[in-house]
Amino acid sequence: MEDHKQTAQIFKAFCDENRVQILELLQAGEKCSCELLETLQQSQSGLSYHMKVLQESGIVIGRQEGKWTHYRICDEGRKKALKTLDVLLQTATAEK
Amino acid sequence: MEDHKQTAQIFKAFCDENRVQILELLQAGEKCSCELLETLQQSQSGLSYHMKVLQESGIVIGRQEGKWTHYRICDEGRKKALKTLDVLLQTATAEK
DNA sequence: TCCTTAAAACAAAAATATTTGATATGACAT
DNA sequence: ATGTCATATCAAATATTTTTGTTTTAAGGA
Repeated sequence: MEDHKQTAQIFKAFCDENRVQILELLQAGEKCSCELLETLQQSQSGLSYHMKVLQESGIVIGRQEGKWTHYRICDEGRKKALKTLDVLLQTATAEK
Repeated sequence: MEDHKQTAQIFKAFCDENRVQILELLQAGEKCSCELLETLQQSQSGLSYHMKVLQESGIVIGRQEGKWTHYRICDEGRKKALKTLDVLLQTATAEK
């Protein structure tokens, strides 16, 4: 049961349209908050909130550099999410 | 932007622990509501609500048979979700 | 030190999602 | 037709998430 909660937590990252958009922006590579803010119609604190959710889901990592925080998609988290979804949707009759 | 909303909708299926558990139960194959209810601690209408979310995400299909509704993981939805996640988390430097 | 900038933290408001209990619908049996 | 069973729908209550505005923290630079 605790397991289900943890699985759900991973996918919190993807169930909000703002976060989906943020992830798309991060595909190109590391970006800092200010860069993300330029593109998104989000308040500073709103963005900060979504970045926290993304980090708690294990999908994104933040790297501090002086005043800036640079965010990127975390390869471990990415692999874990894909694997978890694959396992969750596995069925007896599933096609590859 | 409409695109992001649609993507988010797919993953609504997985961001709630009850639904994760339901999906696990469906891995074994088709089940009707009453079978699911036996295992889950959910009210009848609560289960019905979650099944609706799962169907709207395209992950589950319901098949009516007399009084019963049988639910199963939909192979198309499964493939689409996996593909969508793979694409969303693709990065320049991502490992396979 | 004082000022500015980037970002996190917080609290309150607003929006959404979930749960619950009651009622409605539709299929079947009597 | 009437009654029962399985499930959907609805409205209200509750809980959780998201947004907004404000304040705090921490890093530089003047």
